Amino acid sequence: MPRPRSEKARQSVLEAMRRALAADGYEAVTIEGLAESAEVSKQTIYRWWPSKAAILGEALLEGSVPGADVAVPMTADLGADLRAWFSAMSDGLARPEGVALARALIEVTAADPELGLVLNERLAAPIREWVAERVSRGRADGDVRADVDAAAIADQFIAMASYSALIGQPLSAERVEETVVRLLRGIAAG
Amino acid sequence: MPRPRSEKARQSVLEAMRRALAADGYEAVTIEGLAESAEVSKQTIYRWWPSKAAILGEALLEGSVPGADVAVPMTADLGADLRAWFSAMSDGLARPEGVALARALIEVTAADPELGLVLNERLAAPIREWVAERVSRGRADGDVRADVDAAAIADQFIAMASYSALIGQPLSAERVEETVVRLLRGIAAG
Amino acid sequence: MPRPRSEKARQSVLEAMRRALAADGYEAVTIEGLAESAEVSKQTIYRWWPSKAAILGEALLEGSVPGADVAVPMTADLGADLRAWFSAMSDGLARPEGVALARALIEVTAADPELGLVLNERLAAPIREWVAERVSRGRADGDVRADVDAAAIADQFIAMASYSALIGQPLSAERVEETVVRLLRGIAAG
Amino acid sequence: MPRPRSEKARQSVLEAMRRALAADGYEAVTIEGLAESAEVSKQTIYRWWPSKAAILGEALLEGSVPGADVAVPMTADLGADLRAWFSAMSDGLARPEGVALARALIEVTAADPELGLVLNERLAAPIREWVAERVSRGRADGDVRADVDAAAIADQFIAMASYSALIGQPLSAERVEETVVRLLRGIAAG
DNA sequence: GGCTAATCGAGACGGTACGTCTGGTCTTGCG
DNA sequence: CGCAAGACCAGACGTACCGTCTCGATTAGCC
Repeated sequence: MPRPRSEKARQSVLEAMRRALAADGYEAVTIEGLAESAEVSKQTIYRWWPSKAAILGEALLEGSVPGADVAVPMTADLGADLRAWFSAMSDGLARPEGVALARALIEVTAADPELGLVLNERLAAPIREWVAERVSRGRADGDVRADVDAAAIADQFIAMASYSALIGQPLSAERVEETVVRLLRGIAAG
Repeated sequence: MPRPRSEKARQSVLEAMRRALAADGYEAVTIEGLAESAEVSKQTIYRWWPSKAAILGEALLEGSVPGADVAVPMTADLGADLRAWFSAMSDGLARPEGVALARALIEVTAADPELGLVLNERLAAPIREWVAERVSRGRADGDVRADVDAAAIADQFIAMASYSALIGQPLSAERVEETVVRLLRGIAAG
Repeated sequence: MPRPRSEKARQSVLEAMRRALAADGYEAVTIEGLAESAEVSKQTIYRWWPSKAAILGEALLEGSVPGADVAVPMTADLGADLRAWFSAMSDGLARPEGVALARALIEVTAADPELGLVLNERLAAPIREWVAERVSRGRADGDVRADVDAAAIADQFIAMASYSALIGQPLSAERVEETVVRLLRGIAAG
Repeated sequence: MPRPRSEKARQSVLEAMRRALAADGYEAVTIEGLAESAEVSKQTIYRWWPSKAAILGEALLEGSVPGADVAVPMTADLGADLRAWFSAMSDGLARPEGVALARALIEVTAADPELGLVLNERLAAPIREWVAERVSRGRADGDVRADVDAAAIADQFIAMASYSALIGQPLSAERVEETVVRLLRGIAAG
C-alpha cells in the first residue's frame, strides 16, 4: 500500500550533486540548492540521506570515478602494465572533473572520517585487487621478489595520485615514469 | 599614527584556532566561536583575515606542525636516517592533534586551493630540503644512484603520510619499515 | 499546500512590540530583541514584515490607541460633548503608555513618511468622522455656523494633542477648557 | 597653554549635520559619516558632543529655522498680521529643508525628550513673544477680549504647523485662512 | 625659542544589531 | 504514504556603527 520510494527523485538528487560538485566544489554544495536544482523538496532529501556526505558517497559509488575503474588488461610486461595503469589513473585525476571528485572525496573524508574510510576502501578495493593480481603474476613469472607487499604498493600509488590531485598539481609524465621505474627496481627479484 | 595592531589579539585568535581545531575539527570552527573564545570582537578578525582558511594558514605557519620540523640528525647510515625521520613524521601525524592538523590542512586545500598550495609548499619545503641533502650525501658516499630524484622521494613520503592521516589509519611500524626498505632497494647504487 | 502562516507567531511578535514600546520606546526596539522576547526566529519576522515600522503599524492598527476610539456619546450640548471628548483624548495621551505610543507613531512617521501618513490617516479617520457628525448636528441645531470646516477642527485637536504628547507636557485641564471655549466662540452661529 | 578648541572643526561638524539632515534625514545620520564628511576625527566629535541629538541641537540653535525667526512687522490690522505670520511659517515648513528640519526636531524630541523640550522651548520662545505682544496690542486696541491666553494661541499654531510638516502635508492657503478667521472670531472682543 | 599640555587626525578595539543564508524539522494538501 | 511546498526555530555569516582607546603630529601660550 505505501507508495515506494521514487527512483526518479533519487537519481535526480545524485545527478544534481554531481553537477554541483563539478561546478562549485563540495563545500559550496547546499542541501537547499541541491533540492532546487533536483526539483525535489528538502524533506525528500532528508528522508533518505542523513547528510551531505552520504549523498556524495552514494553519488560516487554509483557514478564512475576516474582511475578507480581499472580497465587495464595485463600483458606479459610488468613495467608496461604498471606504467599504463598508473598513467591512466594520473590522467583521470588531472582532468578538472577528476580533481573536483578527488577533492570532494578528500573533503568528505576529512569531515566525516567514518564514511570517508568506507568510501576510500570501496574505491581502493578494485585497485588493490588489480595490483595484487598483477604482482602475484609477476612473482610467478620470476619478475618480483617473494616478500613484496602488494597492498603497500597499491596504497603508495593511491596516496600519490590523491595528494597530487588535492594540491592541484598533477603528476607529470616524467614523475610517473620515474616512480614506476624506481618501484620496479625496488621490487625486482634477484 | 593610529593605534597599532594588537599583537595580543592576533596571538589570541591563532591560539583559539589551534584549540578549536584540535577540539572539533576545521569544518566546525566558526568565526563567531573563534571571536568569543579568543575574547576578541568579530570585526577584529574580519579586519585582519579574509577567511577562516587564512587564519588557519597563519596558525599553521606560526605553530609547529608535526613532521614538518625535521629534527633528525644525519648519521652515516642512510637507511637508519630515513627510517628515523619517516617514523617520526608518521608518529607525529598519528597523534590526534596531528590528525586534526593534517585534516585541517587538507580541508583548507580543498576549499582554497591557492592558499592550500602555498601552505603545502611552505610546510613541505624543509622536508624536501632535508631529503635532498641526505640523498645528495648518499650519492657522495656511493650509497645512492646518480639519477635519483630527491624531490620525488620526499613527495612520495609526504603523500603517504598525509593520506594515512586523512583516512585515520596511521602507518604501522611494519609498513614504515617495508616502505623504507623497498625505497632503499629502489635507489641503491649499482 | 505548504504549512500556513502561524497566527500564534504573528500575535506573539505584535505583542512583543507593544511591550517593548511601552518599556523602552520605539528607537530602542530591535528586531533581534523582538524575536527573542516573542520566542520566534528572526527569519520569521523578516519573512512577514519589511521593517520595524511595519510591525509597529500592524501592532497599532490591531491594538487600541488611546483617543482614537471615540467612545463618547453625543448629547444635546455641543460644548459638553467636545469638552468630554477632547478631555478624554488628552488624558489618554497623557498616560505613559499613551505618550509612548504617540512618540512611536511620530518616530515612525519621521522615519517612514509614507507608512506614517497611512497610519495617521487610519487613526485620525474615526476622529474626523465623529467631529464631522457632531458638527453637522450642531449645524442642524443652529448652534454652529454653516461655513465651518469640520475636518479643520478635528485636525486642530489632533495636532494639539499629538504635539503635547511629543514634548511630554500634557494639556492641562485649563488649557483644554480654554481651547474648547475659544473654539466654540469661533464656530458659533449668529 | 593647551591648544584651544578648533572653531573650524566645530563649524565643519555643524555644517555636515545640516547637509546630512537635508540629504537623508536625521535617523540616517551617523557619527562616523559626519566625521568623514566634516573631515574631522570621530574622537573630536565625541570630545565635544555627548550625542547625535546634541549636535543637531547646536546646529539648529546656530542656524536659522524657518518660521522660528519671526520677521513680521506689526501693523494696525490684527488679522492681516496673524495671516502674514502664520502663512510665512507654514510656507517655511512646507519647503523640503523645512520639512527635514521639522522632522529632525521631532525625532530628536521623541528620542531624547529632555533635550527636545529645551529645543522646542528655545525655538518657540520668540514666537510666543511675538504673539503675546501682538495680542496684547490687540487688547489695547479693543480688538481682542481681555481673557484671551496668548500662549495658548501661539502653541496652537506651532502644533498645527509641526504636525502638518511631520505628516508631509503642508497647510493649504485655504486652511491657513480658515484657521486665522476662525481664531479671530474666537478671540474678538465684544 | 624652546617647553608643555591639550587638540587633532587616524584608526584599532570590544561590542551590538543588522539583514541574509542555510540547516534540519514540522505541517499542510495533493496524488 | 510519498512528495512538493514552504513555514518554522536556530544560529553563523559578513557589514555597519557605536563609543572608547591609543597613537604620533600639531599648535597654542608661558617661561
